[in-house]
Amino acid sequence: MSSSGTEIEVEGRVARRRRRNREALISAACTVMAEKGIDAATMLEIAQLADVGAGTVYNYFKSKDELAIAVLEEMMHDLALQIEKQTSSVDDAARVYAFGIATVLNEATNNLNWKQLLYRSEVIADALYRRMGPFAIRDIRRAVEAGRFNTPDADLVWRLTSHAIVGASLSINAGQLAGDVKREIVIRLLCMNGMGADEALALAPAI
Amino acid sequence: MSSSGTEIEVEGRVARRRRRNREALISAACTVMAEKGIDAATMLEIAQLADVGAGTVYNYFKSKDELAIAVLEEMMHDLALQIEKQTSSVDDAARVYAFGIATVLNEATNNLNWKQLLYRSEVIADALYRRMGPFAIRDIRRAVEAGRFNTPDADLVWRLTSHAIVGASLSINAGQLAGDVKREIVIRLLCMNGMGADEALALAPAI
Amino acid sequence: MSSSGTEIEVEGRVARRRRRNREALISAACTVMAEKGIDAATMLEIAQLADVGAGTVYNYFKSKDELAIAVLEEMMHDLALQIEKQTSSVDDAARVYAFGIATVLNEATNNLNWKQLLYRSEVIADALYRRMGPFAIRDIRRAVEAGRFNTPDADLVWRLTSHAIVGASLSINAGQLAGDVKREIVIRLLCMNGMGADEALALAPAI
Amino acid sequence: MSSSGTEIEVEGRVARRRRRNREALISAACTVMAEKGIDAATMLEIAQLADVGAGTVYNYFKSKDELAIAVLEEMMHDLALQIEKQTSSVDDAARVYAFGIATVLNEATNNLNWKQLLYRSEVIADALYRRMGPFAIRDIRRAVEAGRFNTPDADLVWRLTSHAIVGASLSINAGQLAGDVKREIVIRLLCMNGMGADEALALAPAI
DNA sequence: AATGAATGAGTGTTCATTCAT
DNA sequence: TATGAATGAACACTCATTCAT
Repeated sequence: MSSSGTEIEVEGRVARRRRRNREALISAACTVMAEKGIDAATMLEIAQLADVGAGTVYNYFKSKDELAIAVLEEMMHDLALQIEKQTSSVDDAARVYAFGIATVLNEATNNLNWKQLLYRSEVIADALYRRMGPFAIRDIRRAVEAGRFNTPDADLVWRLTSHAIVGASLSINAGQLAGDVKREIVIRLLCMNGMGADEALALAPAI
Repeated sequence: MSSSGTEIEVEGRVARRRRRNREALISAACTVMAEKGIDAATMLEIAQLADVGAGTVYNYFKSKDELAIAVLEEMMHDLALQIEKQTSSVDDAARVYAFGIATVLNEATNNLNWKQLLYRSEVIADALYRRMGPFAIRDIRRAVEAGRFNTPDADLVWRLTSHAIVGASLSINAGQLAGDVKREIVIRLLCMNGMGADEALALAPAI
Repeated sequence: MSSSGTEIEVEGRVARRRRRNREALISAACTVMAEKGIDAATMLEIAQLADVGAGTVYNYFKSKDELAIAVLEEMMHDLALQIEKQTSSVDDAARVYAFGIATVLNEATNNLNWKQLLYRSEVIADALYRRMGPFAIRDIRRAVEAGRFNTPDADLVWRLTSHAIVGASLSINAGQLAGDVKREIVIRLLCMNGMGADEALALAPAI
Repeated sequence: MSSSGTEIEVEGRVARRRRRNREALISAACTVMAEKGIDAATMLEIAQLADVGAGTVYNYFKSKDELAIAVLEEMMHDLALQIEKQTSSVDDAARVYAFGIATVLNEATNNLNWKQLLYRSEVIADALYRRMGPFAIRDIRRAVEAGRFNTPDADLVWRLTSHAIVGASLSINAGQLAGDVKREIVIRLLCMNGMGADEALALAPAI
């Protein structure tokens, strides 16, 4: 009782350590999985790089798969920042948005680590919605303001688009959709947003 | 005498079956490894897709690694054809060549399946020399004829360049070379061929 | 019909080749199995050393096991010759016989290759009877003539003793019989032959 | 404070279990490998006999080979005890030592399990030094005291002799050294220790 | 009869995951 | 909660044996 103050402090420490461990694990997993691929990365190697015991990982992630998905989320964030950088000089938000979608679609169908996780489609789509949403939704809104798109609910658009991207990636990987058609898929997704297909077709690759 | 004809036919059958099996195995391995990555692909799955017994694979390839390298060779050929297609409208052979090198370097440092095999550097370099050589050497010669390059021995140039590409990829993956510097590496390789660095720098990414 | 003469000659050649192959195979198997043990020896290695195809071995021996037993027979013969040599200066045939049995028992319980084949007890006992019989039976007869043994049927004695040796070896290997008791087993076997146990006990190890 | 006692107890339990498992594994491996040979013994069978899971073995031994070497060390110890027993009535320490070396050399060149591990020469020599050293060095010292040998450093002598024994065994197995020459090898080793070759030649086999 | 390619059962080994401490 | 030893399922690879030629 008298120690409650201390306990709070202790909990704070515990919570801090938990966060630190979780971040260290994701960071370690990012490093190892990016270098060797998900399969070749071993949980023990990741644990050691994160400086925790082998069993500790499972206090933070239910399985290797869950950890891989956490890593993928980080990769999504990094991808968003990279897109941000590459489009920093582009004024037209519609273009930025189109470029972003094309980039994500490209990553999802070419990067093995993404591909291997696509079977968890709902989880991936949700991660996409959460981690790239802040950027994508901002661009949609700007494009709407600029009269390039026409939608009352940017959030909903991005939520649907997230799922559509995952679905498209799955189709492409399954070979049901030629890689060459990718570009058109991007366009169709954009069309949902009300921009003319022709214009989109002309813009997207121009970046 | 009459049996000699039969023998030829018999040998033909055996040889034909061996070729068919080998091709079926490479094809199956291509499919599975491209989809799941080298590690996640199992030899049994590949064997079944190729319609041979589990042990038969080892009559054709000493190890999973050797099979993966055979697959990589196929990927090199496919990449050459793809580059061919993407540069079909480009007249300047020097540009085509530069684009090709940039593309290969990109694949070698981004495609996980390539990356995981780079430790077999000499083998990879040799495969690169053999499988992409016909295209690369042709381009070098054309560029020489057009006065863009200056070298008496296109074959030797490509042989050296093959090793240089692998070495550069290794350095990049090891983090000793920033990914951003890749482009400059391409240029340096081209410089071996006598074309001015400035011009190359301007051309390569323009395609 | 008119070719019967030729056929005989042909068969002769064929038979000769068969014998040559069989001997080459046993010889090769002896070499390899003695060096590496039965398990570590591969049928392919043996075939190559005998200069025949991999499948050919099975035209001469039903299985690796059968080949190993043929090898064991050779080892038995060699052992007999070796005993012969080591006892060349011993006059007392009973001593020679006792030494021989002790030597065989020792080999059967210490040499891994023998031990591993003991489970084929009947076959081994028969081989022992056939391959060491000429020597053993001769010694028994000599010992009878010298009044050291008393039996009307040396052949039968050796036949029974062969089985007894195998049985004793099995028991010793199974741990049901201490290795220290081996000597006494030898004696009991000898007792079957009518020689006084005491005398035998005194003689056997003295060589 | 009160937990420190518990901790000690806990560590003790873990450590105890680890020791028990290790010993159980070696014991099980001894049994199975002695009976069937190293190759025919399967890791699963050993694990089951030791009452642990299949994978657990690899927490204690890096490979089947390492386990086999641990077994060989036990066999060395047993051999030392056996030599001890067989020479219990011999007073001359030099004779005991000579007999011991001859016995080891014999085992190393006749016992298949030893032979198959000789390629790990350095490891085997080291094991020989450690496991038979206490006995051998004691005999050397006694022999020195009795004026039979003359060396200031028995430990060093045994260390060198260990390597020499392994080297001799390798040569004998390779056929570079006739088995008949073994005895002389023993003598030469003994000569390193200062005892006259003639005397040694007369003593060693006399036991 | 001889060959050597095909086969698949069996083995050593790895590693994600669990669990006692 | 953190740890690391224990576990067993899964996989690469070997090799005795079969069989088409």
